[in-house]
Amino acid sequence: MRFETSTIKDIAKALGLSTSTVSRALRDRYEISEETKKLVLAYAEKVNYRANPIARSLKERRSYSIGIIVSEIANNFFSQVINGIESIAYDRGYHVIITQTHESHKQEKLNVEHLASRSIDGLLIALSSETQDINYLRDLYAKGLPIVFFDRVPEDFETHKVIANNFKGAFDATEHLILSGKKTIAHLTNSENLSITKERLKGYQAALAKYHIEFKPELVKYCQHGGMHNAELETAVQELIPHKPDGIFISSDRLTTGCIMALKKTNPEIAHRIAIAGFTNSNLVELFSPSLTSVKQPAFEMGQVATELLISMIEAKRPVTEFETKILNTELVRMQKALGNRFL
Amino acid sequence: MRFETSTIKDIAKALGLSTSTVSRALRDRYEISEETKKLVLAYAEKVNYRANPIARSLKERRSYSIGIIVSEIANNFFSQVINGIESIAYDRGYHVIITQTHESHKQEKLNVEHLASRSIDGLLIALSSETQDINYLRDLYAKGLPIVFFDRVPEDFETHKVIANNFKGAFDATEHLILSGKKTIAHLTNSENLSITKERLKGYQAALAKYHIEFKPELVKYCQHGGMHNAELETAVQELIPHKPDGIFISSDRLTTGCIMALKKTNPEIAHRIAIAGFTNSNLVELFSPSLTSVKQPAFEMGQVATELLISMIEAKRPVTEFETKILNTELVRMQKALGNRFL
DNA sequence: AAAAACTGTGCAAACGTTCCCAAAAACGTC
DNA sequence: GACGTTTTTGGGAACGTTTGCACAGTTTTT
Repeated sequence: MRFETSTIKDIAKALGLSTSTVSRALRDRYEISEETKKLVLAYAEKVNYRANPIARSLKERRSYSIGIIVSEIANNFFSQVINGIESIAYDRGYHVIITQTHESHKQEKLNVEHLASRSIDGLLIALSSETQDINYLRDLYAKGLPIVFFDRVPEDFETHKVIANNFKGAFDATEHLILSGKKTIAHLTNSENLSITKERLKGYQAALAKYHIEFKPELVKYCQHGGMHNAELETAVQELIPHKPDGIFISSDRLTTGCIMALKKTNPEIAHRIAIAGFTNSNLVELFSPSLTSVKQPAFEMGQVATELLISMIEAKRPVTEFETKILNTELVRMQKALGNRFL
Repeated sequence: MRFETSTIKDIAKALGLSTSTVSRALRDRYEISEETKKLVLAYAEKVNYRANPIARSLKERRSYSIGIIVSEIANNFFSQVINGIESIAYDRGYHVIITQTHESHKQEKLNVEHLASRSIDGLLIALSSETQDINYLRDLYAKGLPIVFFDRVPEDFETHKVIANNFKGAFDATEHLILSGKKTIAHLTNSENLSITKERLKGYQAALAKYHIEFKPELVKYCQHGGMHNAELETAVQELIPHKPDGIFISSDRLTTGCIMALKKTNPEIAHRIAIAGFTNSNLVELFSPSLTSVKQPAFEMGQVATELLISMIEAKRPVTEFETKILNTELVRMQKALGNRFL
């Protein structure tokens, strides 16, 4: 049970033309007489002709589709990035295939392979927190698959990248905690593999340094799986508590919400006495209790920029050799001492 | 700059066989000698052969792709449904193309057309809150495109549907409010067009009736755009306040969070005195203040069931004429009188 | 007035598969 | 060893496009 549409052949037959002429009229290519073009266009309109993208793809050896790899779409940061990607992609005639790693390296690799076998024209990827080995990406890239990284980018991979100003975002958040009088500021963060982890750690350290606060490694907890497992988060929080932090700077969306959740669950008595500043693009922060200061990334814009770069690579006539790393500014949204959090 | 892979032809040439033989060996079809099959398979493995899905699609006149239409992916309910869809689809060899309506009928139509022109094999759709006219879907369906509705389904459309037990979910939530002593229970809900709106209204009414509470139409507020615009929500809340509700039953994810947000913004003094029970699949409810009672839908399962039904339609030998409407149970998660909400 | 250049069109091949049909090979039977 | 039957293989068309090339018709150049 398949549904049929009219093809170029049908139009050609109906109009007594050849398929080539019809094709040319439709694509507005080459020199073709105004007259025939109008004729064809009118008839195509009438029968509601839609070019078969599959045939076109086969012929042109490209699919007009872009693969996307994120940790999970149920994460405001990533869903906003995706919205940005789509806003550009659809305009330029591409559709997108979204896949999720759930922070698993294995899944990431599987997804990339799936996408590659679907003959995508290009790939937009934010690495999973588990990922260390990206040789499989290098192989594909070497074979000619355009790749643009965003958010979580590898260090030694020559291609376009789009990231937030993680250093500054982390610095601002930490400084904010310091300026609100916090003395013992912990740092809960993602897997050490990730670029964002490193950059945000540096921003945290720089803020401490600026105010002459000693950096204590025991105040930094890493979550290898990016907080995908509750146990992971709860352990991290448990290990932090004995050091009596009065502030925590958290480095990702998932971790931020997860950490508050864990705090409330395991240490409800102090949950409201620890100030929290964290990276998150959740649009529900205003509802959270305890409330928090958040670092928002320009997610939508990040998606747009990454997509533009990717499409420029896909459509480049000659291999691209000049690459850029775009750095977008974050925004610090200070905690609101709202009614719901009087006792803070 | 395109990247090349080996094709069936290459294999045939290298092995001195015909393409038909290679194809048969690869697809394990027909009768083919064990020997040649092994030979081909081994060689294919060696050169890492991947069948070109585009060529296959062209030949078989199907794309092995499923279109999905939801309001927005940045909504836990829908992102969970999508996860459910993917879990089945990928296993069965389909990939999915996700599109968002942002509750706009125009966008919905645009998306459907886009997907249809991408020659999807089937469509999974939850209608936008604005949608009233679904004739364009009927046309496609009549032409042979399999469609399965989930969550927001039309009344008069003969096909498979998967929904939650909206009546019971609404009844339970409302009853919960009543049993916690609330007397004036308002109902904030979605556009009147939607099936879920009607069913949940009925559940709300039934619960009131059971406890002999008079149903007052002025306590019901509809949001035509499903709460996509803040103004819409704030107006609705403003109109509700004069009736002094001590409880509100809210009928969707977006509205639930939006309503709390609006309450906190415009009427902070009473925000914590109004008990809230609402449909939401947010995994962050535990963080919300004021806290609330939530009705959770089996979103993941809904995605799975819908996909199974859709694939069964796609792969059916003869046109399907027997349709089912699967109804899945919701779960009531009672408000936790947690630390963060002492003053409730 | 013939040669050259340009226009608009059609023919046919190609993209990588699948699959019908027929041919070839292998086997069994008398 | 001739014949029929079964198994295995190859040829080639088809899916719906795009596009290089050729060719006819028209216009320009010399």
